[in-house]
Amino acid sequence: MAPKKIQEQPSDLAQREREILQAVVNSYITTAEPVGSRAVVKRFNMDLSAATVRNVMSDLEEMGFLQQVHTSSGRVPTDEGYRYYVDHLMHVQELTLAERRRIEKEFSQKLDDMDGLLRNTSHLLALVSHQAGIAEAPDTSQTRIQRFELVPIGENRVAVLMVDNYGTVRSMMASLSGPIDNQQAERLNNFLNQNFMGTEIGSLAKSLRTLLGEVLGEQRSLAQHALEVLDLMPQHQGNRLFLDGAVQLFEQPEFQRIEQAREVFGLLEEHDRLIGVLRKAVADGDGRAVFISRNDDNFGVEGIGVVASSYNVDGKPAGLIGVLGPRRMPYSRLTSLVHHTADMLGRFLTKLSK
Amino acid sequence: MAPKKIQEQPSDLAQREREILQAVVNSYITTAEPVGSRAVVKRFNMDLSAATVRNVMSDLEEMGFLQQVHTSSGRVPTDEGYRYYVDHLMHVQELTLAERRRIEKEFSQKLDDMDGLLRNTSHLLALVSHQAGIAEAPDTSQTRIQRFELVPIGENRVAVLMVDNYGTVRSMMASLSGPIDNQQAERLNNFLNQNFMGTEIGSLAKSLRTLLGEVLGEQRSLAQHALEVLDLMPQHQGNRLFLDGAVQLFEQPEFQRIEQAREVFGLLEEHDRLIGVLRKAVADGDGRAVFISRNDDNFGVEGIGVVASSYNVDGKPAGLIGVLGPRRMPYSRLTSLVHHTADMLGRFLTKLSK
DNA sequence: TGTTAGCACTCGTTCGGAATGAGTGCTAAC
DNA sequence: GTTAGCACTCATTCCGAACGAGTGCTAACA
Repeated sequence: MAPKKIQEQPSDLAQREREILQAVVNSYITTAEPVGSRAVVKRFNMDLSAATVRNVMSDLEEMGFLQQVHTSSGRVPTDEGYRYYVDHLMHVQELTLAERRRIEKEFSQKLDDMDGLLRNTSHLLALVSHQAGIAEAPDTSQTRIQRFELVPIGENRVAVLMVDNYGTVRSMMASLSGPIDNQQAERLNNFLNQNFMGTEIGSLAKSLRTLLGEVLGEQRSLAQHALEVLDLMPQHQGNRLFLDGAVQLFEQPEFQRIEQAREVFGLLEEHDRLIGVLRKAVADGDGRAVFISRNDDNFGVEGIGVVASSYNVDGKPAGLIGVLGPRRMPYSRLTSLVHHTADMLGRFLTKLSK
Repeated sequence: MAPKKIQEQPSDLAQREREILQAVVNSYITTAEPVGSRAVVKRFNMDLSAATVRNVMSDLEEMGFLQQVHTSSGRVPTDEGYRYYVDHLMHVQELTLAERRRIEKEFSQKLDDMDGLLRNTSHLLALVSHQAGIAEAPDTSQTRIQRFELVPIGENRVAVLMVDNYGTVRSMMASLSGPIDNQQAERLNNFLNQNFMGTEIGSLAKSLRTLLGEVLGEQRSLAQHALEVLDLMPQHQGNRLFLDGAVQLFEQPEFQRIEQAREVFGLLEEHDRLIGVLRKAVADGDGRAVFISRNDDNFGVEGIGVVASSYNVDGKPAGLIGVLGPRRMPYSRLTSLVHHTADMLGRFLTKLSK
């Protein structure tokens, strides 16, 4: 009987409702101000009166897509509203040719340095999005040892060089408990290469410890030495994160309140928490935007939004990149930016890992 | 005749004037608010009336040490006022035992990793000062090559390992124009070690180029190869800076104005400019505080202050550390913090460089 | 001659009320 | 189902009064 009630699922909004929700979100995204009924009909020259729009907006509010900041103000999208917009209403806006060029150029500069690649990625994201750009290094669980090389330096110190499957070179200085000569170093070197080539970088120390339980004799003393060397590894394991363009966030009207700005910068400084946010973003659905609000998993920051994507190396997801800004962001542009960039990054890293 | 006029030099302020200037600065440092005559006599229970203090403050204003933010407000120290305070009035406040302990502990953790040492230093400075802590890596002009090691990886790529006099290990991947076999790599390796051991890391490429002009035959082709390897160096040369505790600056009342905060964070992100500020700080006089104001050398940020110090390695100044915060900072504590920390850092780095 | 009390004056800050205007919800008519 | 009209709400702005912290100046005091 009540024909309106037929469409109960969010995805079944009536055409007019969809149009108006879209109008509100679009308008709010560019102006950062609550949008009223009159503003909608004017801005999008609708063939409706403000009163009608008002009724629809009232319905949308009832459905939880819009929200009034106070009784007689215009409306603002809720989390749900954004969600619906991103999932059903937004038509992905392709990057402009200039932006595409910019990306190509940025990536064409250097090929053989993973850190540089990631740094460029975060820089690029920040530059094009005008928000904070974030790039995470490939997961250590997918990073494998390709080669060790020990170089004795002085009496009881060795420089350790480690190449992974991305061709990334890591190095560190290890102090040994006792002196070591060239011959011993070479044997240790061989030991490491024979036993750990192809091992995940994250589980090196662990698999060495199990090995230690199994071998005897000379092998054992070599393993013991190896442990001294590899116990330094933890420093090189942490999720390495590249961040750029954070200052730009000061431009955003929602970060004019100093407390808000402070919370955001706090989050950006704590890389572990930040990675958590990105993880959630991609876990919530492939490439969809994510909004962090108070009832979410206590990331402790309100009013921010994230567009993130994982990138693939050799066909398998290896790490995350993303853009962080106010909840009100031009998602239609950013999703295509982030995806395109993830694509490029993945391709180059795959090439790098041969 | 006019006995007051005898003391014209800033350092010749009358005792009472000195006391009152000191009182004003101290008070302002803790409250961040303009201080009036009555406040001074009360806070420091002076044996004077407010009126008298008023007269003195008026004199101090005429001399350029104090300043009124508007006609009927209390006074605030000028740059000159701070300068005088730091140079003549401030009695260095030693660190508390707890703070000292904290420092020792922080440094005792790791010895053989320069980056870690510097990271800890910046962390420490931030933690104790509640401002932003900054630590610069030793100057490349004082960093010398101790050892090269080339490891061929695949057809025409080599991993380059470079140890400097601090025992810091740098490594990178170099792609060569042509294939290279083990024997060639070894010769190249010897070539590098023979010719560049002890060379300043900053001038490696340059001295290689001059060498290239002098040698012939096989040496020449080796040098050419070496150039391919070393041209990657620039990435490793930039002034490396470690920064910590920037978020804390949001606490400071002078950074509540969003524009101010933004300027400061902009400065902190641009490491080159930031290093410039530190340089100026130590150039202006050993270990004295420096205030950045509009008429200064266009660092573009107002209202900030810096306490910086260089640290010595092997008796020679090698790099800078410092603390950056609002102009109003507890210098009496911070100078001793910064100096003590510079001392420790220098000592550990010296030990590291053997 | 230096110090102090007293007093008029300045000026930023706070507070309350009036005016404004954007925007809504509701009702009645089309 | 759509629209015009109208009363109502509420944030924002503006204004003036009251307040109070602080000053400069003058005259008296030791």
